[in-house]
Amino acid sequence: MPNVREPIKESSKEKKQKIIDIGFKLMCEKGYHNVSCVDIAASANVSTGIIYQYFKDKLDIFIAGTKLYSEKLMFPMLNALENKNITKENFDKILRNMVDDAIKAHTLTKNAHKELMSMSCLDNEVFAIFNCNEEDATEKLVRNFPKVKNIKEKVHLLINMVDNLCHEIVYHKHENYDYAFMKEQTIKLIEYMMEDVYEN
Amino acid sequence: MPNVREPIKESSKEKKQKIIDIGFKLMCEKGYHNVSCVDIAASANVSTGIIYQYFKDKLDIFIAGTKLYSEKLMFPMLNALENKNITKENFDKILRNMVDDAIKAHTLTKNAHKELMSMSCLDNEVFAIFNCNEEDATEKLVRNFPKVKNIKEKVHLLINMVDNLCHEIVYHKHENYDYAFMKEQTIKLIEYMMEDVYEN
Amino acid sequence: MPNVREPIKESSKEKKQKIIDIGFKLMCEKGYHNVSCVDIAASANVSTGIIYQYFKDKLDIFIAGTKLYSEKLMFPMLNALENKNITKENFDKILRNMVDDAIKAHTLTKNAHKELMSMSCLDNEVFAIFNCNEEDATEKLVRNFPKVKNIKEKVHLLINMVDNLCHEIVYHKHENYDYAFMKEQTIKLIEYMMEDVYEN
Amino acid sequence: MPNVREPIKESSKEKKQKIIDIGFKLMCEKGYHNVSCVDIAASANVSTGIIYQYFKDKLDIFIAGTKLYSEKLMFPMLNALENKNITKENFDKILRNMVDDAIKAHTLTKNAHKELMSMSCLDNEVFAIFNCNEEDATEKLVRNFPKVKNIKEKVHLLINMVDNLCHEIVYHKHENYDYAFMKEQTIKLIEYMMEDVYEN
DNA sequence: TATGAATGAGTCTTCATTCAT
DNA sequence: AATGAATGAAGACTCATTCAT
Repeated sequence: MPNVREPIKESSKEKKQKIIDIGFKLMCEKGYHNVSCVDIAASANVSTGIIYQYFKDKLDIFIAGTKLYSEKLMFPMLNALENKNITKENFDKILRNMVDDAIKAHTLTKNAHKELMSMSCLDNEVFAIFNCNEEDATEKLVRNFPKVKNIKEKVHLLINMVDNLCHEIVYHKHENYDYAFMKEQTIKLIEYMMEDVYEN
Repeated sequence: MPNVREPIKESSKEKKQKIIDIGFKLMCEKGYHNVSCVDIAASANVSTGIIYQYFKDKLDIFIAGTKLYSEKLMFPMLNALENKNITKENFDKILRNMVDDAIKAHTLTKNAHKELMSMSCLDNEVFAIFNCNEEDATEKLVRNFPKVKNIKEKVHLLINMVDNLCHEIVYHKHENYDYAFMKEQTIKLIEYMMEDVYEN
Repeated sequence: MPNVREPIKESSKEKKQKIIDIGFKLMCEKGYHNVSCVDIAASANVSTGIIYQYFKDKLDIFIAGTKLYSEKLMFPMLNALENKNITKENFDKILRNMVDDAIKAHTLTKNAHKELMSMSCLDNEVFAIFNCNEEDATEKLVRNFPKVKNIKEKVHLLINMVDNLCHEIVYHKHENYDYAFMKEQTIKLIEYMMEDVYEN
Repeated sequence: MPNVREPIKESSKEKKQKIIDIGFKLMCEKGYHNVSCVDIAASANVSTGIIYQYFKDKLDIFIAGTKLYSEKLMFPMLNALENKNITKENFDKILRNMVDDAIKAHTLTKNAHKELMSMSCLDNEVFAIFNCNEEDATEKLVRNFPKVKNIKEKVHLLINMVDNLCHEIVYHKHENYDYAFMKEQTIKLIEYMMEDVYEN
């Protein structure tokens, strides 16, 4: 990546961070294609020129944001399950905590998630970061259940189910849907799927 | 919507249809932002001007395409389940057909899927059509199980789980994942969830 | 060359021609790098967009101008010598006419020549057009002297010498130089070089 | 020229020299418009800011380089002829040496030549330096033949003819041209032109 | 109804130059 | 005397949309 340099001074680092934060926020709120670099520069109170000293191009800003925020989206799952000594008795509680944390995280970064999904569909690099983070998350969770066959696949399904539930609750706004029931049902399904797992 | 009129002549109707068909196809194949109205007009063998007689703007073409095709593209499970007399005995078979159909549909229209997801994230109207179609799909399935409580939510979860499985198989390309197992596990979970359902 | 179309309507043809004429003139007067496409569009009273319908890019305009005008610069040589029945007696007169015409042409397109030289140094395509036109000119002149060995090289030297004389007279503005003498000397040298030529 | 100062410290003088040397070299190699001041500063291991303490602007660097180097680059025939005691007997040999030297110089500094020509066409100051250098070169040669009328013009023609020959050989790459012949012919013409000269 | 040429605001990006340190 | 981060005007180019015909 030529012609792109890293900020050294503290104030410059803050500037770069500001570009990521505000740029990514704008892109998520208004849509990647509806925000120009001039907009970002203006909102971040920097010159347009400086953007191209710290980022290859506009997409590079989005990718930087993605790296930061997609981890935050994945983090609740990790946080809840990782390094926990999971037993038949505490699994339900741990699982419920994880789901609640995930919902909270999705709520906080509502717009980010929409745009991230959109971009991950359109751009391979964004997609790769997503996948990579997801795999990392899976990998970490898997360590809790070392001896089980297909635990990788099960954890993946788990992540997807929780994610789906979050989307449902945070975005879909179907009227007349009983979201409490959906949450219970999801937990129930996960517990059923993991039944043969936490027993070893 | 001023200045937009409906075609009256048969040949004009065909023209409008061609714009939707070819325009939507192009947008799905190459991405909404990578197809220009001039491209669409050229591909559809019409003048660029005529587009703005039948459509408000570029997005309007995509929305028209979405209305027409998203149901078929995104909810192919409808065909498999609708109007089937589901019993304890045939449910497994019907479910497996549905899953296979869904995977097939996703595979065939991979790019369309991606773009539809992307646009539904970006544009509220597209998103609304999606939601609406999803609700319609749910509604139709629900009719098969009239007396059950929370059947709507369960069907919704079902759709999501199948959809997720399809994405997994069609896009994600995780190496070393046992997709056959994931499919079996998904079916198993659905059957477990629907257990109390097909008994009535 | 995709996305570039040829004008069909008469008024459009005029528009394209205007872009070449005015654009090339501006570039020659102010220097290629000191004229923007917006300048050209404004001066030619067209929109910036139309430029990119008829030309691949900014350089393409210059190249179009080059094709037109480098021929005009070469033309005097051709005009003077081509299809003439050259004899020992009339050679001097023909040569003098040629030189005078060449000087006149260079004077008319003074700025064009400067910029053409500059660009032909910088851009290979422009250089190629130059070379090609020069070769064409040489080829045509050569036909007047079919049987002579190395006539091609001699004609080439001839063209260079006349060209140099023109530059000297039109641009250099050396004070205290006797241009009349230089002209006479050049003619004398050419006649000496061609001595063994027009005799066959 | 406000805000431009001369370096006083030895290390500063070296810095300025380095900017000229490396900047001019880069501009000649890659083209004036394809080298940025940041490039030059980086290559010369100085800060970008310092450039504007010793030079008015970017062009000023090129001009400084031109002043220093163009004489050597463009008029290498000086070395061959200057201070030589030219006689009827040794003229041919001296001339051939000069031509060979000129060809060698052009070959070695091919890109520099192109860029210098281009810039001298674009910028009046560069052009003036060129002219001045050329006149100096002429002047020096002329001293060898003090009593002859129009010797200045003849030397000028001589320089042009050698220069042309060099361009022909170094750049043009006409296929099927007999360059050895062209060289001989050029020498022959020069000797013919100078005939009445070395006799005094 | 239909055409397709034309528009021009808007995009991303570069780089000569400045200025706080 | 020197740094190099920062500026922002300006550039080439695109494309949704309009309009004369």
